[in-house]
Amino acid sequence: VAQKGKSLPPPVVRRLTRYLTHMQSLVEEGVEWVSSEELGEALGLGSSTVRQDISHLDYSGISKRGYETAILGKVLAKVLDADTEVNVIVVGAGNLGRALSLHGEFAASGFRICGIFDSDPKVVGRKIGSSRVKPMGELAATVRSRRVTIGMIAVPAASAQSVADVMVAAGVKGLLNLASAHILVPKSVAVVDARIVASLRELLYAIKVRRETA
Amino acid sequence: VAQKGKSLPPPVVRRLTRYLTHMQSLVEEGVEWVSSEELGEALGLGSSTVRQDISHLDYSGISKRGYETAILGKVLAKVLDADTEVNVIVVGAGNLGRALSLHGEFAASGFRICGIFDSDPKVVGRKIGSSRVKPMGELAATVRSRRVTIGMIAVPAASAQSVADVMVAAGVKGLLNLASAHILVPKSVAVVDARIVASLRELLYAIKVRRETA
DNA sequence: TAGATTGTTAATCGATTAACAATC
DNA sequence: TAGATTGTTAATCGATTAACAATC
Repeated sequence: VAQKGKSLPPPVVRRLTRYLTHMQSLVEEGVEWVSSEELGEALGLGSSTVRQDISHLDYSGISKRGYETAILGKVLAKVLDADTEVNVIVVGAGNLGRALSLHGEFAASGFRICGIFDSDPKVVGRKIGSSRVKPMGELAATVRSRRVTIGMIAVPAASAQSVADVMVAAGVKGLLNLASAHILVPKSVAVVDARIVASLRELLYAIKVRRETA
Repeated sequence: VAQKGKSLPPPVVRRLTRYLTHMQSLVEEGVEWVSSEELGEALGLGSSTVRQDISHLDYSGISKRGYETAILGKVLAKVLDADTEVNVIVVGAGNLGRALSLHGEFAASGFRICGIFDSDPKVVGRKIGSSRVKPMGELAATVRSRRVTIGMIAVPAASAQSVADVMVAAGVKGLLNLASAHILVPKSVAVVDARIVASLRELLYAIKVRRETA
């Protein structure tokens, strides 16, 4: 176990993912040690927050030196399940779905794309990278045979719920929802929203606030 | 002014963006009234949270009936600046950058793409939809002439900071960062992160927790 | 040893939830 | 009128920050 007690608070998990990517680049750069102060500075956080977060892990730094990048990286990878390959599928072969399927960073991060599905017969069969768009009818079989854990929803808002239902029925354990609709799933299935338009609106509000208070 | 006091807390802003999209679909469906209870149910929130959030706005519901979808929608649009067109650019013409540029939802949501830029000469000039990839050297001129407010970063992590610097120097007011690096900008510039791999890791952790507590 | 940096405790801050009087 | 639903206040809960003794 790479983790002391129970489950970590969501904000901590979000920061841990950032520590992990940062450790990976530090290791690559040949940096062996990092202090909570340095780590905080690089990521825009206080050193206190960093130490508090790391204290959740089953790993301790060393007083005068800080944290060992390679070890902390491994511990983080373990907690975040980043040391195992995960099979995912994408539903929706529009621009976004195609981009996700071709996105190199996924493979490099341990997410293996096992299929792209679309309900439009005109799109089914089209080539995307080295694979082809499959019909929705084949989704359940793929999820089972390839042991797919995660489904990514890249369809218009109106079809998001029905696509989610199909994936849940097929046995997917988590959904990454890129559509702008809220989707309902059984408690046993996890959902994380990743809506770009919503993020743009958040950004726009932050800009507005800066404009007004400047 | 469509807002009582000062600036809204970030979690409230995030939920308001969701209320807005929901109002738009309700209006489209012809639904005229919605209660805090119904709205909460549709979005996975408590009715108390919904009322608390809406109380931040310069708009009041009516006791026995709830909120008027069309009006609440307009008020939300005003607060979130969703009633004006915003000019954006994309840097990075890889899969993700191309997908963003072609993504129809942006135009429908008031975000107008004014250019796609890339530093790779082999990619510059390539056709994407109806426009062409431009060289980084033209970025500053475009930002000024087209009054670009937002820049989207869709380049590898290693180049994210330098791309951000170029955009900030050109006068962009906010950055949507899709790269997995943390970027540093002056306080006058807003940044929102939208990292898909980080979201996938969050999702993976949520799945792990469910597995262990089930 | 002296000094830097940790892990942890306690204090502050902010967000969510519950409860209820006001009101249409 | 009676009942449903609001806006708001207060209570709870959780997250962040500050401070500091422990320690390498």
